[in-house]
Amino acid sequence: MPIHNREIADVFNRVADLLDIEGENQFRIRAYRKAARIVVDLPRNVGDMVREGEDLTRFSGIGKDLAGKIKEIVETGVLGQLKELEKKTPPDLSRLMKMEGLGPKRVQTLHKELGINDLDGLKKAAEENRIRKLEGFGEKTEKLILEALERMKDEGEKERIKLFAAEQIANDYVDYLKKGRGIKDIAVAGSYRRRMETVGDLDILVTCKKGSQVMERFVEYEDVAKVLSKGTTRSSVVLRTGLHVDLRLVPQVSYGAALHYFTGSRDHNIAVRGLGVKLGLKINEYGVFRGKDEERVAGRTEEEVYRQVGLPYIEPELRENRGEIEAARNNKVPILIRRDDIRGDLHVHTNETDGRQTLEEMVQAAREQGYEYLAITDHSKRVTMAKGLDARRLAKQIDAIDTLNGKVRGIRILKGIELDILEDGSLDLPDDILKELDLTVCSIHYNQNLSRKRMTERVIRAMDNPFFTIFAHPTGRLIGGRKGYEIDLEAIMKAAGERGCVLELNAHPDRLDLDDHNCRMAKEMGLRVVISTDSHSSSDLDFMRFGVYQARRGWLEKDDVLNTRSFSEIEGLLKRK
DNA sequence: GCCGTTTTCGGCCCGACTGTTTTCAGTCG
Repeated sequence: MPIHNREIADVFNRVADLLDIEGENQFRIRAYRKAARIVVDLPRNVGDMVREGEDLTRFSGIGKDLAGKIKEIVETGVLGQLKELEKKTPPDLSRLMKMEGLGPKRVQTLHKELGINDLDGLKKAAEENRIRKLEGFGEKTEKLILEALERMKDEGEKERIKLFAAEQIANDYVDYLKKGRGIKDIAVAGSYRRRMETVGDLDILVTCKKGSQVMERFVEYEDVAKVLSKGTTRSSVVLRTGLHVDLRLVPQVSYGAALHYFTGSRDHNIAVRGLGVKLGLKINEYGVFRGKDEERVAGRTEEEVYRQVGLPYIEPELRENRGEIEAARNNKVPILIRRDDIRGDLHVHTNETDGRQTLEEMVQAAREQGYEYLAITDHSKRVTMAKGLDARRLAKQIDAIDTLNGKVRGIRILKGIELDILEDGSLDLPDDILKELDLTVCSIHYNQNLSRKRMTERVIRAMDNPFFTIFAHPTGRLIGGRKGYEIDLEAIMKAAGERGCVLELNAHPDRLDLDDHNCRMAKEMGLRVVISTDSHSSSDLDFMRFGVYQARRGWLEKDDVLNTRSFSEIEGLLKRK
């Protein structure tokens, strides 16, 4: 059973939590948390890397000790150090730390003074009013804990929401704030601006004229369920949906520094500040300052901030401290793909199967997107739920597309199909109909719980078929839903490269599959990807932007993405030798 | 625990808000 990177990261995070509660050195704790993030961010499976004898200390932040611990987890499935820690400190205390208002110090006090070991113990102590008597605690804190426990029961753990949902909430809030008086600049920063597939909270940054009532207006918004804090430069609220929103107010000379600061990521900021420290600069959300008298040298724009530490501008999607700073230093920051670069969509459905619009309507919608081409890829027969096409109905659709191509101007309609990859790796329509098509989009719908080995063989076998063009939504994951099947993507990408097949980045906001790490792995392996919407209605064509965001997070440039090419180029590229 | 064009030891990002406090610790981002 292979160990996932996420599991190794979980072990490190648990170690960090317990060390934190024990009052260990903060920097040692930070090292564990940093290592956890590095492991999660690696495009490859760490277990495979360990088995191949790769030196993990080449990643900055992983030293000899942590590399050894990773090896131990990979080889034994556990970490002895964590077992030891759990003997001294009840492991459930780390759950207490996740609660609002409780950090390591308070959890330690609750444990030492009141013998609290878990959430039940905490609840009991709070209800019996024993917590308010502790030094550093009070009535309000006790009440806060009970409220937090109550919320936990209702909602479970705080969930991140999909970018698509966050976008709507953010747009409405920003529009509302803009209608207030005196706002100059306004931007939503944080993971939202870095276009992460999910967003934990919203950070809104504003500059405004004197006497603006922006803070009042912010907390008076109709969707606010609770005001967590309200100050002159910062306020926090919880919306009725449970989403946290922060508003920060900074002077205009600080706008760029603040935007940089609040966009993060935290690791990226720490790295940039580290560069600043070496140059004798102090960087905070108000600007960049030099020397003892703290002379302001930058702050109005993000470009200024980067320039002060000797770097070119770095796009928000890259700011994860995954090598972008080193790349920037060497003038090798990728020129990221943009939405305008996309010239066609290669995966859409019509009402012949489970789409909502007709062929003609989808073509018209694609023209309105400004596309040069559109591939119609309805489901194949195995997907009975979607009224999948058999050879006869597909032949009819091919004729319809040929006819339509003769009539419409300014766009080429490609003939395709979304083929089901059967459990034995065969495709569910015969070659003599597939040869009539411009491309096939192949994907897995059934038997998703095969072993990693069998699933990988299934797909590679399917790719052996010369009519296999694109492997769609390659992991099958649904964000916030299904985890995705077990599959060795590295082997799949290698096989795809050898056979001239392409992988899809599915732009649907529930999928975004390939994810950012996968995209980067594809790029490093020299494999091109297509970004497609898998549209089931004409309005879904707008999902393309989410695919582009994810591609940008995966460092993809225009040339890495096939459907940035013109129709004549793509025609040749799709055909396998 | 990690790291090194000042360094193999001594640093490691920085500020706002709250609650419990008479000057600050803890938490958060």
